[in-house]
Amino acid sequence: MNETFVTNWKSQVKKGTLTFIILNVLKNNEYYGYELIEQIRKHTEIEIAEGTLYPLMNRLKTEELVDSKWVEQETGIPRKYYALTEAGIETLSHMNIYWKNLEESIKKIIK
Amino acid sequence: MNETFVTNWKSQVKKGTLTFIILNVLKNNEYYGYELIEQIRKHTEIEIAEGTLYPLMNRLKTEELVDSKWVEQETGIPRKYYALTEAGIETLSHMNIYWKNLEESIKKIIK
DNA sequence: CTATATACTTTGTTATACTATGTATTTTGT
DNA sequence: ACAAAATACATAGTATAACAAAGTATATAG
Repeated sequence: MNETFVTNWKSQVKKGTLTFIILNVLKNNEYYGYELIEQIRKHTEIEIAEGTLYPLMNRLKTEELVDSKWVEQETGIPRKYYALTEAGIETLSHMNIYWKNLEESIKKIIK
Repeated sequence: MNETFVTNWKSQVKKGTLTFIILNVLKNNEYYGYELIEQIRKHTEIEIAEGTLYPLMNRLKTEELVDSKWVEQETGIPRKYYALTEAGIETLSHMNIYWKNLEESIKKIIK
């Protein structure tokens, strides 16, 4: 087995899918960055580095798919909460269609 | 909707999934490059540029996941046929496990 | 009082899809 | 017969995104 190839491949698979996952998570709730990393790690096998997530969130904000607001905490460091915009919701629905298609195509190919 | 974002996203999603698709296609049969592009276009919604496939196949060969052989044609241009190696088969089985996991994680998140 | 956890940020590196272009042969259309 | 399209492979240059690593700052556990 080619170990480094697989490691590298996993990193490549994340390109795009991470964006897709984050947007879908934000569909139902507002989350702050650190929480997103934790939530996804707990509920899936996907590990997201901080140096991956924060630039990603900034991209999504630049593209106006998400909005953010700082929320002061009674104790501790302030948190930046993210929420989908209208454009984000619509864009995500297009992405969901593409993903469903891709997933089925791959399913057909694998068997 | 952010059109260019979605276009860009689709391209990013292909990073990694293309490799995965190609290896899975080669699991059952030998194919030559141009044929791979056509087969995948016909059976799925995925378009692969030639400038994407040929470098990809060379990477897979360098990593020793596939082997290739030139086959002369009675008429027409010779074709380079690709087949999985032993290492390719084993590597692919690991990739299939990761993909199954990812797919299910995403499925959970989407709903 | 030190180490760990929380929370966000930035810089530099690396891998890979894509556009564009090039080569060469064969088939199709008119 | 000739031009255009299809077949078949290859490469150079560009853009993008994940990641490692390092940094800032506060809070908590041992």
